[in-house]
Amino acid sequence: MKIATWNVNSLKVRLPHVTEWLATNRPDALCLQELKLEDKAFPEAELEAVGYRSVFNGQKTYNGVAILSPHAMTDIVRDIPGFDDVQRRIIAATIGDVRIVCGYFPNGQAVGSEKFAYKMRWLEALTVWLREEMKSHPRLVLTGDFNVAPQPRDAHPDWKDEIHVSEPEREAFRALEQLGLEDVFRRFDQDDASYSWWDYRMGAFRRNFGLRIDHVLATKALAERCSACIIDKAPRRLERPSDHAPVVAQFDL
DNA sequence: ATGGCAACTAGAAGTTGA
Repeated sequence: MKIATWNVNSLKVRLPHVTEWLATNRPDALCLQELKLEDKAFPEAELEAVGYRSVFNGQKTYNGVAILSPHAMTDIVRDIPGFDDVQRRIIAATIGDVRIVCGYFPNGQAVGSEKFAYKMRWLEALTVWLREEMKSHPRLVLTGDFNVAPQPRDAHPDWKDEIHVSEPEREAFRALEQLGLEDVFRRFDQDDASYSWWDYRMGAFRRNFGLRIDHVLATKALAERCSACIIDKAPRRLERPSDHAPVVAQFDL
């Protein structure tokens, strides 16, 4: 089972990239973030045309998440249960016996800001919910744009901002790991300076000035069956790219 | 030190992202 995540930074703009990528890579699930469109504008038919069904949780202008799959998806959950939030950042679905949770984690803007406080509250609520969710789903994947670079090697050494690399954010990431979720990217040898996001400015992609903030975490039962995890930089080289690259994990079930 | 790019809404310039 191939599971991928991609922050597309506007599904409207990136739809040609997404359909092309699906046709080439044929994942069993593609989790999308930052749709930036309302549900009524979701391009269901265009994705159907390349063989993918969609479940989505969108909003105007900001946020918005979706899961695309050629398979049936059941038990759809939108938003973190019990967490009052107008921002559409979570969608979950079950494919076979694998529970997939797709998240667009808050950015946080700056350590100490109002938005940072929201980010930390959101992370706590997610962790509380997943602890329960994992009890009924031994095979669970948490994937998406975490907006956290979990370790020093996941950020370019010259990244000077605190946001995405601060200790509270990294502690929250570790709390997810302590639930029993593993960052499967690190099961394998990877290039030094492996990143999944590069700023549009300053020729950041060309200079590989980036962050690894898009992740695939899996429960032990799944992680031990993971046979590959890569960052696919090809779409970042296209005309009008998303600033994020897809991350792809293969599970041999 | 600053802003730099892109997408959004709006219909100009301001906000947000990471």
